[in-house]
Amino acid sequence: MKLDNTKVQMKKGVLEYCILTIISREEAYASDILEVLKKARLIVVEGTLYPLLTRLKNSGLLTYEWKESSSGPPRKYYKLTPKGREFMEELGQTWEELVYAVELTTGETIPKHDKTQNNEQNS
Amino acid sequence: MKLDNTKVQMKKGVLEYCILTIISREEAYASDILEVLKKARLIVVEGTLYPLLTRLKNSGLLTYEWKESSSGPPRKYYKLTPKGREFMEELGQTWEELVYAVELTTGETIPKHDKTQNNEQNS
DNA sequence: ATTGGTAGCTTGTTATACAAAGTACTAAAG
DNA sequence: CTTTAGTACTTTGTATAACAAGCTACCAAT
Repeated sequence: MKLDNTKVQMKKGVLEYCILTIISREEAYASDILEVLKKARLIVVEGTLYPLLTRLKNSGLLTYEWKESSSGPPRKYYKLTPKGREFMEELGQTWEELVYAVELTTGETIPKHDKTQNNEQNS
Repeated sequence: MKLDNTKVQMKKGVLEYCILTIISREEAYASDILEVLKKARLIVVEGTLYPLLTRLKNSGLLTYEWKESSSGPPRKYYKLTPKGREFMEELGQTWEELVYAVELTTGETIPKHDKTQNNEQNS
């Protein structure tokens, strides 16, 4: 039971949600998505992302179209289907419920990260 | 790709953290833990909990001792080892980072449910 | 034609939540 | 004493998904 492993486990299921929201804002191809996730410190590797995109596409949540690139091979640009948008919203709710459940269970120990924007932070 | 399944995936890794925090407050046996999780709407079944407790014990994060019950067979009461407490804190940080990462990725859509500091568990 | 970089894909491994069935102990009823 | 019901704990098999590592394919410049 390694900490790294638990971290991996925690990510499961969350990735789908994140990726759907990324694509929902603007059509994107794999490297775009990896970049956004990396900025958010949600490290993901190609071997994880590509199968996930294929699963989402096969479930009818995404479509893609090939687009030329000015420098390199063509890219698959994904976008959400209506069903995908609906599912994304359901996942959002599931995620909220999970966060809430963990807060309840652990005793509301989740202090917001020390980002400066939140104002109603006591404790 | 079913929603139920994704929910299951999201739970992975989080359970360990929740269970450690439950035990950290007060030694507990399986049914105690199930009750707390159920109140928080984190449904878990025995077949999940028992192996998890055993894993945590084998990793040196928990110890247990048998205690008689006034009505039924004896119970294994678990409590945290120092190592377990340390690991719990690490998991707490991992969880925070994950919540933060999802907020960043999805565009800060997570409304806090309860901002006041008192967390009475709705029974 | 060769090289280097980008983009996408595949295979095998591992971990874990779950369903379902099984074991063991206690107390109360027949 | 045996049976029954209830509680506590355990085990087995299945499915899923993230990962590491390697692969193929396309494009442009040498």
